[in-house]
Amino acid sequence: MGDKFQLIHDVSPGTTGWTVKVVVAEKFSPRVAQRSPTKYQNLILMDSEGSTVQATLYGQNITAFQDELLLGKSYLISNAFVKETNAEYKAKSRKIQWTISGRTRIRRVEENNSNILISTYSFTDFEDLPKYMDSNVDISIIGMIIDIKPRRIIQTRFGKECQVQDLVLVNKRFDTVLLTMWEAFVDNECKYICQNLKKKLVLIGKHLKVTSFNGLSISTKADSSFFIDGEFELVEEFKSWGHTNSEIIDNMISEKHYLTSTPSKLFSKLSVPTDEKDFTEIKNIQGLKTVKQFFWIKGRASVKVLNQTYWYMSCNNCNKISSENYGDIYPCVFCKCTDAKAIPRAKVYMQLTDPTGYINATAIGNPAEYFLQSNAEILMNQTLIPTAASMRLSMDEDEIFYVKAITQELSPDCKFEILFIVNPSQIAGDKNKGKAPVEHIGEPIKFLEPTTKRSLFHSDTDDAQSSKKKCDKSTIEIRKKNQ
DNA sequence: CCCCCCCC
Repeated sequence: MGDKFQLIHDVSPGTTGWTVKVVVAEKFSPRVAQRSPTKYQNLILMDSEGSTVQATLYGQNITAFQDELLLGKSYLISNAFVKETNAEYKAKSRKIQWTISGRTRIRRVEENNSNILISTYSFTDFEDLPKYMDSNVDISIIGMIIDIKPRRIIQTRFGKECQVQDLVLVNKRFDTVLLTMWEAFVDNECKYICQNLKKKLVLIGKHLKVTSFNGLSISTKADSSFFIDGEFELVEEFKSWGHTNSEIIDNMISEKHYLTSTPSKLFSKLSVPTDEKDFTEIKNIQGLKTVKQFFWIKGRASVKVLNQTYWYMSCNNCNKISSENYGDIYPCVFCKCTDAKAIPRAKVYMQLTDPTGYINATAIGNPAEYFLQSNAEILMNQTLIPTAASMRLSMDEDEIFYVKAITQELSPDCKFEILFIVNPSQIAGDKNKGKAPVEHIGEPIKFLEPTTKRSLFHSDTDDAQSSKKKCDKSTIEIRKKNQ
């Protein structure tokens, strides 16, 4: 790439007669400036030496150039307006900013520079993901898409409706992780993925975050971006891996009940703090809005109100409450799934205490089942007020809780929800290892039932092989379009 | 200009 052309470093404000060959390394979604109605879109361009520059499009240029500057493609660019970046606006301490407008000369270069691009990514191993849970640390991941769940609509606490869709990714060690795609990513990436399910798709995601939702999952942010590679054209190492392990992958794709019965190791690992100061004392969060949203507590749970309902009927797609009978198929008003199934879900309202105080908290799903040492179906069929013989009502020793504080709009205090319960005996002996990954009781990843009518992938190996050969244009780039 | 957002 690039002999007779300049490099990004060669171009300063005032430089004339330059041409730089670049790859579009990142393409953010267009946004509206906060203090003015101006629309802008940022790109990160990279030259052959891996140097990058921030380029910005404004106003109508955004739509005009949307098919011109494609993620992962190479271009010769000259006559962009070059200026010092306003210190206030500079992204990741880049000093120079190019403005792309109608007078900027852009010529497409038909060469594949995706290797340069990929080499600049720093992918997070799936097993390191727990370290970043709820931290908002920016991560990149690479994995093969083995499943896509039905789209669902969610109602946020702030009265907004959003669409989300979950993907299941597998890495080269066959660990799986859930990736939740939000809003425009559902319309673009997920739609593309659904249309290309017959191909084996490798997904490369940038600017993602790790959340504690659904046990542990990855989620998109506003500026996330994806490369989706069909049939391993982009990532050579996945190609050999994919061919060697073709049968295992096909099996994971088709035999979803295998995955259900053997949840990934990833989901049984959590980074529990080992330093006492990383635990929150209950007195510091009692009866007021807390600053932090997530925290670790070492304490004990007990049921104080015996006469409560320890389960609710839920939608198997979105977990929202349902008025249907167990097992009935119905259209869910919440997620808009037309064939949702009513299934019981455990819940318990409890008190969490430590030596400094107490809070009331709810546990739903797996942590509730773990605490009560029961399961949703048993809880549903239980008619009498429970006794210590029928379920666990209090803990004999301290356990570790990962708690989420949900601030209430009207109330001055928080609602607390227990997301994970970890038994400390599982981290004993790991004290000097820093953040210790341990077994935890959280929400397992849920796969589609094997009986589902949604046969999303072809399980037939022969067919998978033939579609591999037929695939001509397999390296694609897709991006969030204008919102 | 960078954020957020999902079960009772």
